Formats: sequence, C-alpha cells, structure tokens
Amino acid sequence: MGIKSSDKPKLKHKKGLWSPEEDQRLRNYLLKHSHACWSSVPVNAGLQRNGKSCRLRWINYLRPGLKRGIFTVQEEETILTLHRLLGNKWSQMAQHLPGRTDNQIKNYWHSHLKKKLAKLEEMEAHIKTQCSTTTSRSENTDSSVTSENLSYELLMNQMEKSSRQNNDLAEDGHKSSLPKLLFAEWLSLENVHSRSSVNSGNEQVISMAGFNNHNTSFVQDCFMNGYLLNEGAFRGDLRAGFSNDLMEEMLNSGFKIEDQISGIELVDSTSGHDICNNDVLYI
DNA sequence: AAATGTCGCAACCGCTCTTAC
DNA sequence: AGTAAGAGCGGTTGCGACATT
Repeated sequence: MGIKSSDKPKLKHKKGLWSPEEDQRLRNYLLKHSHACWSSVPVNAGLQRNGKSCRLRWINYLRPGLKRGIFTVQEEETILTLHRLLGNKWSQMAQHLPGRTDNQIKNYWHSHLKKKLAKLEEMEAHIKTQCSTTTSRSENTDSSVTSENLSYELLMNQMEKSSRQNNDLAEDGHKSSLPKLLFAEWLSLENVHSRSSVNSGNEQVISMAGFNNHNTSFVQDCFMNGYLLNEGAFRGDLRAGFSNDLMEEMLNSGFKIEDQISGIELVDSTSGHDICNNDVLYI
C-alpha cells in the first residue's frame, strides 16, 4: 500500500510524555477532521510523533467523554465479572465501561484488582485447609455436611467478616467491597460475546424474578461470591438450583446462556416447579 | 533531610489481524 | 495468492509522586 516503508524518509519521531501544546494540536486536528489514516495525522497536525502514538494519546487521554479518576465500586465489580468471563480482553471490557479505556482497566487490574483477588484466593486456600481439618473430625457425625457446604459456609463467614471491616471504610455506603455480580447490570452488558443485544428480539434471558424469595438471595449470593471468588463452591451450591448440565454449560461457555437454554427444563429444587417460562429463564 | 521503596499511570513495544494493492 | 501497511490489542517499561526508613 502506497510507498514502501524503506522508501519513506526516516523521520525522527518524538517519544515520551506529551506536552500540553502537542495535546492541543492533536485535539484541534482530530476535532476538526476525523482521521482517515493515523499515519497522516501527525503530519497534518504538525506533530513530530508517529501515528501510533497519536492514536494512543487520543484514545487514552484526549478523546471526549473519557472518565478520569478512581474507579467506582460498581465499575470494579463489572471488571471483576468481565475478567472472569473474558480474561485479559481489556478492550472488550472497555466497551462495557463507558468512559474508561482498555489501558485504564488494564492498569487498574494490575495495580489493584489482581492483588485483591490474590488475597481472596489466599483466604480461600486457608479456609479449605480449615475445612479439611474440620470435616475429618466430624465426617462420621453428620453425613449431610459435605466439605463443599462447609467450605462455602466458612468462606461466607470469612468474607462477611472482611466485608464488615471494609464497610467501615467504605465511603459511598456500598454494602461490600467484594465483587458482586449485579444480575441486571450483567445482563445489560451487551454483546459480551460479540453478539447483538441480549435483550433484543426473542430473548432467552436470565433474570432474578422467578425463584422464591429465599432462593433468590441464596442463588445470587452463591453466584456472586461463589462464581466470582470460588468456582468450586459455586459449582457445588448452585447445583441446588440448576441442573448439572446447565451448570456445566454455563461455566464452560462463559455464560453464553441467552440462546442456549431454550427448551431446557429447569426445576427449582426446593419447590419442584419449573423455572422456565416461555423461553425466558427466571432465576 | 536524604535515600530507598512502592505505587499508579502514561506510553512504548511487539505481535496479530485486517485491508488494500 | 502474496505482500506490505495500517490498525488494534495486550504486555511491559519508565518515570514521577508519594510513603517509609
């Protein structure tokens, strides 16, 4: 395409931090002209940068509508959820966090969330150790208490403690700093798997409407705390409400539920009633 | 007050994918 | 179909600000 790179005059591109003047030039240019080709932007804008650098500066810093400052608890929760679903797909995550860039999310993950998660995993490992000691002592006394249940109980207790401590510090009145999945929010995350909106057309959507009350909070808690923090516990406890097949499907597919559950007969294990209704799965 | 360590963020680098020729 | 350039993405680095010793 065009002239060979070897034929181009080798321009000495400036590197490092952008000066306010450079920012102004780039901003002015890009607000007036939509870029057709990033490599031509620095030339036309009178900058000694390469196109790549201009693109990055615009996307990460100058673009209108960018949010700056600390991440809200809700944003944090969304990132944790999405990271669980997508892995290190920062740009895809950014699509679900308006005003945030992939770079911001990536940095926030590495500087905050990764450590937070590591701590929780450490806690979980500690609890599992406790759990194995406890179960070995009591295994002949109560056959209904499985190690999974116990693990979950211990985890929840531990997290409740930690949550209470965090609540004391929380400024915004959020009940917990632990990652909670907001089901409605999660569902509104359009197109996690590069599809059209979850809520459009013949939706087969998961909502929290159909479980009886105690089950609703239970499942939500299991999901939030278990899926996000402890997949093992999640698998174990949610079996109370989901069939094994569906559970596997959900976990293996990264929750591509919207169009995969049609026709599956789900039964609320406590009431025995179907929780599927007209292709909509109510949880 | 100076040296050292840690943290957070902006920017660069290298790779892959897409597109145009 | 092959090739080169552009665009985008994720990993990594460098540096300034702040905290600790």
